[in-house]
Amino acid sequence: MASRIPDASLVTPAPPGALAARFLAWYDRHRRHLPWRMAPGTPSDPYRVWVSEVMLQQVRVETVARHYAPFLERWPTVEALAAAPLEEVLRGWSGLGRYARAHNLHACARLLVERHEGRLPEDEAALRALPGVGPYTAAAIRAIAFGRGDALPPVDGNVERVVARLFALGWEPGTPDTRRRAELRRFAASLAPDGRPGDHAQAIMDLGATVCVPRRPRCGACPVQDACAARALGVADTLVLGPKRAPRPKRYATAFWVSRPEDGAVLLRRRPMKGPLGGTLEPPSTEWRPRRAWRAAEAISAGALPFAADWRRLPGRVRHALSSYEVEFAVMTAADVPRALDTMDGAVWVGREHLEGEALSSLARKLVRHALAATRPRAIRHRRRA
DNA sequence: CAGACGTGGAT
DNA sequence: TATCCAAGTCT
Repeated sequence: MASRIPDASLVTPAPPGALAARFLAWYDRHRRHLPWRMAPGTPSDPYRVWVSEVMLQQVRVETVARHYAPFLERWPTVEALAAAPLEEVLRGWSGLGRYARAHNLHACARLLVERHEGRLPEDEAALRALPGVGPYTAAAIRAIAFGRGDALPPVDGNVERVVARLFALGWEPGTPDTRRRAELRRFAASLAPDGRPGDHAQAIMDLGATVCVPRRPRCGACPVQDACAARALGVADTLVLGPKRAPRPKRYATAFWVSRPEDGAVLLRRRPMKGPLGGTLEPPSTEWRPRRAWRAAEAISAGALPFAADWRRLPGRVRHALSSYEVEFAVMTAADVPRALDTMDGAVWVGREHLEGEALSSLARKLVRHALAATRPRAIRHRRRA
């Protein structure tokens, strides 16, 4: 059951209490200043912890750090977030990816105001019942925001890696991921400290992010190197840490760049709330499909194109990797834009000066950038001469 | 349980 | 350029 690799039993782990003290001492020395981290001794605001933890789900610290402060400045409280329209919140989430998290965050804020007096609950079950709050986030909020060390500690990918190496854990190929992670949680819980559960959790996560990294770990900088079974066995860099990811199949689509002659405003459309990039704005586009060659007439009949015109293809293509696909876009544009396009479903004109602040995905920003560059007068002249 | 769901930095 | 993969959750 306990899946330590062969020979791991030859290594005697240090007592958990001793390890916890060393994690904390390391954290006190190497603690990074992050926008959502209060100064030591300052009580944390559960709202700020919650927002940071949701933003950090599957996103690296540096990316979140760019978005966190503006988001918190705009919506400093649960009440402020709950009062905002979802479309507004999606603007603040633009570029962060996994847009369902923004939907859940917003729905959760409204639920907190309606049923929890605008406060995050401390209770484990109550937290888990909130949209977008799973086992990790519930445990993180309890430990970091409320200082609760009872129940299970937060276990993210960093903690899993640190624990797998510390105890030299390994599994047969084909072991279900759920079982693997259940065992990792059990080992992680065995490291629980006597106090400072929030700092303890962040210490191990920071250690995993900066020292006990996936490839070529910096074991010499590790505060528990002498207690690490994987290091003692010489397998710290070769231990199999998780299942492989499925390759992303390619998909193809065509986007339509429609610029209003009078003022240069651009036609955008909101994607369906469910599904990829849910609720974000983008230039009207076809579906993504396995083969190329979307023609204008075909796109019109598929409802992706706003109007019939003399469409021409802009040079170049836009490639973008999403969770499940790698999509390659061709971009088409028309010189003659008819008036009165309001009939198009969900379409809006957006002034160019407002594009930056809108709820665009990174993919949509790439399309916009590409179209702007390709339709600059100088660029067109250059292309014709070449 | 397996698959869906973004983005950008590191190697 | 290609591949990996990060403070996970939901269905």
